Amino acid sequence: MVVVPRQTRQRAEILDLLEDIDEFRSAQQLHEMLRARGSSVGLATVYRAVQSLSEHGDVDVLRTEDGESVYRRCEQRSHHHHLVCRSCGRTVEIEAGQAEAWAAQVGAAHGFDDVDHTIELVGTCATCRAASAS
Amino acid sequence: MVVVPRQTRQRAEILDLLEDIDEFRSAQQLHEMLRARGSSVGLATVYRAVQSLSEHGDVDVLRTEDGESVYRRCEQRSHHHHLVCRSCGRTVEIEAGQAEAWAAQVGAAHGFDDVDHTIELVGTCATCRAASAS
DNA sequence: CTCCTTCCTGAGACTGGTTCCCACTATAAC
DNA sequence: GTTATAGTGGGAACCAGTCTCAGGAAGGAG
Repeated sequence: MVVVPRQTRQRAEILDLLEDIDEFRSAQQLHEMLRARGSSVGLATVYRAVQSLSEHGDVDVLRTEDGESVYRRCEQRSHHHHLVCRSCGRTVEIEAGQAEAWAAQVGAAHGFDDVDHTIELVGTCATCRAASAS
Repeated sequence: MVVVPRQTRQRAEILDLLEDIDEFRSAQQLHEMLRARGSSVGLATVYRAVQSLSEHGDVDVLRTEDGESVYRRCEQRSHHHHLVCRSCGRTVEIEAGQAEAWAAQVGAAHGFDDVDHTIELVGTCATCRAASAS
């Protein structure tokens, strides 16, 4: 009953590109990178692709501080969180079992059900720290 | 050296309104509510006010799922988090010492410094659960 | 109280990310 | 192949939020 998206050249190219990237990127950045690679894909198509991919859990979405959506193909398909370097964008996928247990417990303590959580960490990675310390 | 914003009718009215509200509201909603109250304040002014208030720590800001900023006057002026009902918007201010300790620890484990965290909880409050169960 | 500087206000123009529209094209089932 | 249908793309539309700038109000100095 799950609708499988049709396989098109455009989707393949977008997935290919995502494979090669390790940082969160916006739809517009992806669009530019595709054009730089010489493949022409419409911006609207990039938006549709990342959206459908994120719905299927194939890519993760984050909202930047200025409200832009950024996407990244993650190793873990299961639920996880991110620790992102604010300077270079390097991203570490993290388990948050402890924090999630805490969230569920706090929710229950206040009589809330079906508690969803948003947990994201932003810091400065060791490499960038060293670079800026010079 | 801290610049105190000038005291104007508009700011006073916006603060008054925020006192009467317990849920997170967008700038546009606040603007409408002000007009409904019969006071005329420009939308741009509402944006400027909530922005300056949030910078001073007088109101809290959250980003909704669709990227809208919503504001709320909070009891606690110190750092805290929120547990929001997805149905009625009722909001509980919560302490997250445990989760914050975890965040700092995870960051350190990966060599990240100055780790900021975003932690927000959304659930269904007891009242709304009861209402929808009927 | 008055003057004067400075900041605030507000209507509308503008921006930038994202979605919609719709004619055209490509996929995949038969 | 043929066909039904979903995907594509370019541009228009949308919308939250910001900027512009002329007029107005706050509040310190005198």
